[in-house]
Amino acid sequence: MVTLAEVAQHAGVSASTVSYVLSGKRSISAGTRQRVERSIQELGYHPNAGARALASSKSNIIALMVPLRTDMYVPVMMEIAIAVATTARIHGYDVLLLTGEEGPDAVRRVTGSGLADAMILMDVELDDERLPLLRDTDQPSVLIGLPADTSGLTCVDLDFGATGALCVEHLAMLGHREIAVIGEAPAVYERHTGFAERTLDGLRSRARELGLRVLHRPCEGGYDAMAATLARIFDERPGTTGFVVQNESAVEPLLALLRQQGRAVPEDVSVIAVCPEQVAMQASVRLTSVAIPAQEMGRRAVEQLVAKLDGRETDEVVLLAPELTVRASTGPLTGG
Amino acid sequence: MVTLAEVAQHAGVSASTVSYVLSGKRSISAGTRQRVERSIQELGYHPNAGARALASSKSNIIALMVPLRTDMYVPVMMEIAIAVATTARIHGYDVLLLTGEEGPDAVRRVTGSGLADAMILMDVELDDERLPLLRDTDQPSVLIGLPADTSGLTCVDLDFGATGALCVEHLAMLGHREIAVIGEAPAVYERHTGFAERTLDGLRSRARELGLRVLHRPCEGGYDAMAATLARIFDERPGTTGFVVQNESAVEPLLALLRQQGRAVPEDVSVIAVCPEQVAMQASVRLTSVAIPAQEMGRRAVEQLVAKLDGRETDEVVLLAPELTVRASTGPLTGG
DNA sequence: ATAGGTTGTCGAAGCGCTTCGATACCGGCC
DNA sequence: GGCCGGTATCGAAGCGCTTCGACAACCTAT
Repeated sequence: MVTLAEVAQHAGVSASTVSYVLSGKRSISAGTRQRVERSIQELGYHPNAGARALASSKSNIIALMVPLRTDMYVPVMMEIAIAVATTARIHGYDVLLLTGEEGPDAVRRVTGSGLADAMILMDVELDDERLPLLRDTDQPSVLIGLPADTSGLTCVDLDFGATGALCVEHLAMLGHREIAVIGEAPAVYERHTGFAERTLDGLRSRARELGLRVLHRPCEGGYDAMAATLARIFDERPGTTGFVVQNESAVEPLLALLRQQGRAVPEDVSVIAVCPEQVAMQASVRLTSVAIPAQEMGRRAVEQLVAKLDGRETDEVVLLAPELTVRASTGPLTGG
Repeated sequence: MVTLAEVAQHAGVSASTVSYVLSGKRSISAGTRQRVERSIQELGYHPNAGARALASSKSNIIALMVPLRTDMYVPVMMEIAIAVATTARIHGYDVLLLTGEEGPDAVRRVTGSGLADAMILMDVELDDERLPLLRDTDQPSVLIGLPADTSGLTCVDLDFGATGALCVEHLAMLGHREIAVIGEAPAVYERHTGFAERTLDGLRSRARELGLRVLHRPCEGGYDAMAATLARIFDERPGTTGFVVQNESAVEPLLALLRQQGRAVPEDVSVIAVCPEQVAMQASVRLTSVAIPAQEMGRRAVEQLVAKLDGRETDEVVLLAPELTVRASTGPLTGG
C-alpha cells in the first residue's frame, strides 16, 4: 500500500506539501503540483481512509438508516437509498447502510465512534425514539419523513397533506361527490409513521370545503383483503364513484375487482393512486396518480445534510410539492 | 469525545490494558476487567473508528455494490441488501453502500483506501469488468450471481439451472407436454447477467429428457407487452398448457389476460412463477412458485466473506437449491 | 536600500488506537 | 533458595494523515 510519504519522496517534496496538493488548503506552485500529481498517478496512491479520519476528525461518510421491516413499499426505499448513495458520492461522501434493527443504539454507536459525519433517517415515526438522541448530539442529521415535533430537526418529505387535497380536488372537478380512500394496512397507521394520516387529513379537510363525502378504509395488500374491503365500501356507500388508493399492493386487486363487477374505469368510477410513477404506468389501466418522488427525496436529504456539514443555513423542513398526473383511470362523472 | 486514555485514567490502568480488555487478546484479571468495563460504561466510551482502522489496518466494514439500474426486481435487491447489513452486524461489520455507477473505479477506491475490508458484488455480469480487479487485489470478495469464469472467486447464487429443471418436472408430472417460458425483458438477456439464461438452459435440457416442447419468449413487464407476447405464443403453439414466468411484472398481466380469454387457472393452463414468496402469495391466484431466496443469499454471502476474513476455507461457489412450493396455479392436465 | 507583505515549502506534533517487548509478581519445584 | 513458567500489566513505538507555526525567497512600496 502506497503512503503519502512515499509519494512525497518520489516527487521530491515533503509530506505536508503532498497533503496540501490533495486538499488545496494552501497555495502550491504549478510546478510542484504537477510533479506531485504525476507521482500520485504513477504510484497509484489512494489516501488511507482511517488515517484521514483520525487526523481530520472527518470520515466523509454519511450513515443511512433504513427500516428493517419490508411491509411498506420497498422499491421506494430502495430508490431513495440509491439516490442518497449517488448524490452523496457527488459531494465526496460514502454511505454507510444501517438497518433499523439496532434502533437508537445505532445512533449512539455511529455518533460515538465517529464512523460517520452525519446521518439520514428513513421511516421516521411521529414520536420516534431516536429523535432525542439526534437532538442531543451535535452530529448533523436529516429525516426523510415528518415526526410530530420537528423543532431542531431538518426533515424532507413529500407534502402528503397537499397530496390528499390534490386528489380530492381532481375528483371534485370531475364531478364526483362520494369518494373512498383505500389506505395502507392498519399496521401502518398503528405505527404512526404519519404520512398516511397526513394524506387523510389533507384529503378530508379539502373534501369538507368542497362538499364531498369521504369514506376511509385501511387495507392490507392482496386480492382477498381488497375484495372484502371493497364489498364493505359499496355496502356502506353504494354511491361511491371515486377512489384514492394509497397502498400499491391494493391497486391491481382493486382494478381487477372493479372490472369483475362490471364497473368501468374511468366511465363508472375513477381511481387515483398515490404511488411511484412506475406502478402507475405498469398497472392494467394507466393510472392517474400523485407520484412519490423517491429519488428527489433522497437527493434533497443529502443536499440538506451537505449544506449543514458545510455550515450553511438550511431549511428546517422541506416539503416537496405533490404533482398529479392525469392518465386513463379518472374521468368526468357521467350521471348515474 | 471520550478516548481510550481517559478510560484508562478513570480506571487507574494503562491505555494498553484497556485495549486488551476490549479486544480480549491478552488475559486480564477479573478485577481489572470489571473496573475497566465500569469506567467504559460510566464515561460512555466508544472506540474511535478511524484510529482503530489506522492502528489495526482493519476497518470492520464490508462494501456492498448494488446495481444502479432499477429495471430488475428491486425488492429482491433490497432484501438482499438488508440481509447483508443485518448479518454483517452480527459478525461485527458495518456495510458501505456503493452503487454500480462508479463501476470498477469503486473497487479501486475502496481497495486502495482501506475503507472496507472486503466487498460483496451484486448483479454480476457473465464477463464483468470488475472481476480482473477483484482477482488482482488481495481483498476478499464474494459475488452474488455467477460470472462465466468463477476461478479464484467466491460466488453465491440460487441454482437457476436446477430451478428451470424443477419447473419442468412439476409441469411434466402434471401431464403438460407443451410449455411456454415468459422470460425477463430482452435487455436482461442482452446484459448477460446469466441467471435468465441459466434458468432457460436447465429448463430446456430437462424438458428434452422428459419429452416436453418448450417455447421461450422474453417479455417486458406490463399489460401491453404481455398481451402481445401471449398472443404470439398461442398463435405459434395453440396447445400450450403450461407457463413458467420469470419476470415478476409479467405475472399479474398474464393471469389477467388468461382470465380474460376464458382460460381457467389451473384447470386449463398451469402457471409457475420464479419470484419472491411475497409476489407468489399476493397474486390474484396463489402461485405455485420457486422462491428467490433473497435473504438467504445475502446472509450466505456475508458468511462466506467473514469466513474468508477469518482465514477459514470457503467454498468457491455456493449454489442454493431451489424449492418449489405448490399452490393454486398449477394442476393436472384434464384432457383437452 | 529597507521594512513589510506574499507565496511556497518544510518539520514536527498529534489524532486515538493496537501491539510488541519488557517487567513484575506469584506459586511451585528440584 | 534460586530458578522456572505463567499471568497480569505497563510503556513506547508507530499506523498514515492533517495542520500549525516557522521560514526562506521573492516582490513591492517607500
